[in-house]
Amino acid sequence: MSYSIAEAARRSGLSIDTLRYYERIKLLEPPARDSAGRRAYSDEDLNWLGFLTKLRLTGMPIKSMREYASLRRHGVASAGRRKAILVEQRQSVADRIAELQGCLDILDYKIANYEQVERKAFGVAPEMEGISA
Amino acid sequence: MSYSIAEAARRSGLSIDTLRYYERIKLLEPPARDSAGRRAYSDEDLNWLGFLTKLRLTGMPIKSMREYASLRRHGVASAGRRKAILVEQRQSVADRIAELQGCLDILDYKIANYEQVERKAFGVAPEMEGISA
DNA sequence: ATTTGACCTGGAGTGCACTCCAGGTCGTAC
DNA sequence: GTACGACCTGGAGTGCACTCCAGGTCAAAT
Repeated sequence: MSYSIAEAARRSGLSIDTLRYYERIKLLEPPARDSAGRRAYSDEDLNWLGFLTKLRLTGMPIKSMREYASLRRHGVASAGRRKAILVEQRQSVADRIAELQGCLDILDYKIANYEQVERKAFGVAPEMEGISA
Repeated sequence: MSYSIAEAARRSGLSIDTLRYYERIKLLEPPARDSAGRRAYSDEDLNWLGFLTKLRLTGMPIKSMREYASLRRHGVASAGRRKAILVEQRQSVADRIAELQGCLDILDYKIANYEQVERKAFGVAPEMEGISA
């Protein structure tokens, strides 16, 4: 199967402009073209796009995605480096999750404070309170 | 206690330029000044900075932090709205954690693939594999 | 035959969150 | 008394990741 750029955008969740942009900066192999010169994305293209959008969700900068994409073009010899990039990214995602958990605790604490203020009309103004207990 | 801008930067983890920038865009009340006109941050200023940096860690855009900061200046009457902002942000953090968890699973799957490729020198090239099992 | 709509290109513009700079003022150290 | 370092101001510049635009091509629909 092959897909128009509009269809590829719909399926990947990226905008048409972003697809062309990713191609320009070599995140994406230039897809095939139809007889009229329009892009025709393959299933493989869409799989790669799917993975790219996951990497993006992890917060990986485009620079690193480009490195990964470039290694991919260099075949199996680059597998070790590619794996290393993913392992590193895995760590950074795990760290980020821990960081966000910490933020969640602080938000919960602050929200609980506001709830206390709601229950009794007096008390310490929330903006005066420290962050930690 | 009061702190020079360098000390406030050190304690908040923000740069000196960022502190002045935050003041310019009204994330921060202009701190007191010493006799020479230099900024003198109070403990309260630092507490607020601490909370701001936590909000920043959650990915809250500056626009929203400014709204929160502005509400804070409008006193206790704005507590309801402030709480709502925090509750909303709490949700977005929880969503983001879930999203990152999903990414972690995909990374683990991909990494496991690379490990399989390492164990046997042949097999499907990793770049040909789908993302999901 | 022309209108429409999806697509094409190269390049310019946007929003965000800083970050840097030039030129100037203080207070202390020598 | 001057050299130094930390600070000040207004404003310009940066890096990132898009996003938009003008002007053009092409195939199908009216």
